[in-house]
Amino acid sequence: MKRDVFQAIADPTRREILNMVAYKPLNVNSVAENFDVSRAAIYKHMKILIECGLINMKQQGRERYCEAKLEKLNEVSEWIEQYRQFWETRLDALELYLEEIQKKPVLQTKTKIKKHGNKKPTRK
Amino acid sequence: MKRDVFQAIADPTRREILNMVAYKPLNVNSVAENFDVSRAAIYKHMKILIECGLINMKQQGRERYCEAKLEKLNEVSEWIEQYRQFWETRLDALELYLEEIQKKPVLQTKTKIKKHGNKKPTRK
DNA sequence: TAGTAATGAAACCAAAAGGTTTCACAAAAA
DNA sequence: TTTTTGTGAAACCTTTTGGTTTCATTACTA
Repeated sequence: MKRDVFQAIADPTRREILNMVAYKPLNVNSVAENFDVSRAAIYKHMKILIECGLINMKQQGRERYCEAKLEKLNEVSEWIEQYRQFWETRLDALELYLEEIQKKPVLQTKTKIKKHGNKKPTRK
Repeated sequence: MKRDVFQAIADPTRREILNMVAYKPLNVNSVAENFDVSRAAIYKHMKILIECGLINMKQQGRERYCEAKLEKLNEVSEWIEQYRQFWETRLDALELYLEEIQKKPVLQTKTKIKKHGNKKPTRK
């Protein structure tokens, strides 16, 4: 089954594992020791992280060291960034609007803050 | 139950819903029309998005319009950004580190990563 | 060589997730 | 008023998820 990064980082345990191996490669047992659940459970999480490319493993004797491949997070990062202008321009618009009604007297008709100015490619 | 943003965006349908209402607020039925699954299923997704603060709803007559609150994505964005330096500057260092710990016991305080010849670990 | 440690995988289980159909109800339309 | 529309929620179902215990295998160690 094809894993995807969004789903992989949805689980708090997996984010914690990622955080651990981000700083230093660790073998499976060392990772598992830091959690309350069984080694097998942690191993399954690690396998999911491997399947979606967020970590990889290197055999060393009988141990397997895991290192983070954090650049995979770019997929998520880019997905979010496509919306950054949305919420930032929208906030700006709101700020402008607030400034505006502060300058003017009370009697004001409802001005619509119609943002979405930056026409992005439409879906589908 | 407290939803979290990571889990909310893990589902492709929910990401798609988010994308739709990012451009224009839509009522529940309008959103649901764009999917193959039932309105009830879509409504459940929307409820999850509401619970974690990614959209909100405004009643208007018998309809409910949803608008995206994309700034919530900052939580995810910030989580990722804390690792950006890791993958942008530390890629080679990790390789070297692995070679290093091959020669030493695991439980070592942070040793400096020194360069040495490019000998590959022998694997099976 | 015998014993132990590290790992991968299987069998199994409970709960969560994602879906469906159905029903109730208020608002809008006829 | 009667009918239709938009919505929320309940009951129910199947698959996925996250967990367990157990077992086999292989590499170290005594």
